Amino acid sequence: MGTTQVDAVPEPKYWHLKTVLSDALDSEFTVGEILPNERELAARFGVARATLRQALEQLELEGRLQRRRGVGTTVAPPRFGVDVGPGELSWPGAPDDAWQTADCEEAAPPASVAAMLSEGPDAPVHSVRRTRMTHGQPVATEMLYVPHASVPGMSGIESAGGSARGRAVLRELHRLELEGQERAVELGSARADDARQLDRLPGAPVLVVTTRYFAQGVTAAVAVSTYRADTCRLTFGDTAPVALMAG
Amino acid sequence: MGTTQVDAVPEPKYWHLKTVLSDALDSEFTVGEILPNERELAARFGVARATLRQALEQLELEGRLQRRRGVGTTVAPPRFGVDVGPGELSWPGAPDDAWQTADCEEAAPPASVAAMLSEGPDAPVHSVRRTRMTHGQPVATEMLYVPHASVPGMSGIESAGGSARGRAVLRELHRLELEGQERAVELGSARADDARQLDRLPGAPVLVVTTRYFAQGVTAAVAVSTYRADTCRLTFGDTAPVALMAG
DNA sequence: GAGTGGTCTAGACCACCTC
DNA sequence: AGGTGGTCTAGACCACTCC
Repeated sequence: MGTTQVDAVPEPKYWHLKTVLSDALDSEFTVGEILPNERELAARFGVARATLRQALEQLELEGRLQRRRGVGTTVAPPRFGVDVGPGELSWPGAPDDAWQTADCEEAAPPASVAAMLSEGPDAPVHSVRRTRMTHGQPVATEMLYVPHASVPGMSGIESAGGSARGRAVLRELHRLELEGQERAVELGSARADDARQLDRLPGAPVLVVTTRYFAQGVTAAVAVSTYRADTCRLTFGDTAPVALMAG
Repeated sequence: MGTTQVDAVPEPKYWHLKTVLSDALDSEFTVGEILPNERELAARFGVARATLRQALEQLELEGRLQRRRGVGTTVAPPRFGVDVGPGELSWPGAPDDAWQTADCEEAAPPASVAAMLSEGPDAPVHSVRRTRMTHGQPVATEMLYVPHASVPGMSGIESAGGSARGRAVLRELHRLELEGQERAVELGSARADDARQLDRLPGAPVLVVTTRYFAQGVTAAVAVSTYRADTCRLTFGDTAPVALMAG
């Protein structure tokens, strides 16, 4: 028979759909433009709505689309670079950093953090919540865990709770000499509270940056930062010579 | 009426299911253990299979589970840290690095890479494909784009194609003095060819690391590395003092 | 209230792996 | 051949936003 054509492995519909949509986004749509609704798109492509959604989900994961319940699906702007910690050492909350201190409470850290702090798993630590804004949008939330041993000056302070207390913890932390830091990035999904602050639904994909700060020979603090994965590209201002950046 | 109870926003079933399963994984399963199949789990929890799958997908995204078609769903080991470029400058392919050179061809780079290379968008460059193994498993694939201008010594070489040629390109590249590098991390989904090499399905979530190498005042090379997001935690051997690491 | 995306169902068939 | 996860369908209802 004339079956010279290799059909190989049949490409899933949603995968093909994704490439078709992706090409259409490049050529026929502009940033911010609103797409037809899911029911119409599904009908237009002759697939079930669930199949279409599978394609849209992937495109959203890649930062090509933005979907908002009750509103619609829009073409996302290119991801913007968010600088995550410079090559040089610096404490969180340094005068020039991009974070706003939001709150502070005493609590036992999650087990994974406690393991890095070399204290008992249930020892309460200062837990400072911060938020990072870029272009007027929240792009990240952070929990900074500071053991009592790192900020002895805080013992006497009677906590003007909230953000003021958080700033006080940071101030005390800055008295230590920072000896080193260590950073890791992994994929996660937004917890309910993070999601609310990031203006996303629970479970939305996020990039979790864990930073460990060393001082006085021990881990003096641990920061867990949660970045929106759909809109952010994390950049590391590594070791690019200044002279080059200008040219 | 006695409606003192705030029911607030009803938690989606799959979300609740996810936390139940997550707790069960912690307490009742061991790494590598195989879970009941999806149809049985769905029946056991009284939900449709699609709903159960939504929960499993999230757990897989978080690196808690591993699913393989035709085999089953197993409890994943904790993510392992993969060191991504040290604080110090170093060319790709340095004697101690973790990559294996697989192949090399001449081709025009993707538009996003071409934009960084300050050559015409259609100028062919050396495209070296490499693979990174850890614990016997492929964890990343990489495409390294090297403009002809960066490796003038290659013009005469008549290409013993394949990996040998790739190694030759790297050797030539090392003759340049590396002046700086710049790195970015973002979320992506595996293209078909990457997926095959990473032993995943197309569309699987990956962490894309883009590294730009500067030499002689220009971008001498660009590497696009694609890491499995489910199994890897990217670590940056930043600036931790050696003395501390020993303790 | 109308329209959007988000959740959920109960089926079906397919591709892949193992025996 | 039998069992697994992956894809797909055609519906339904819900939560949210905007008018």
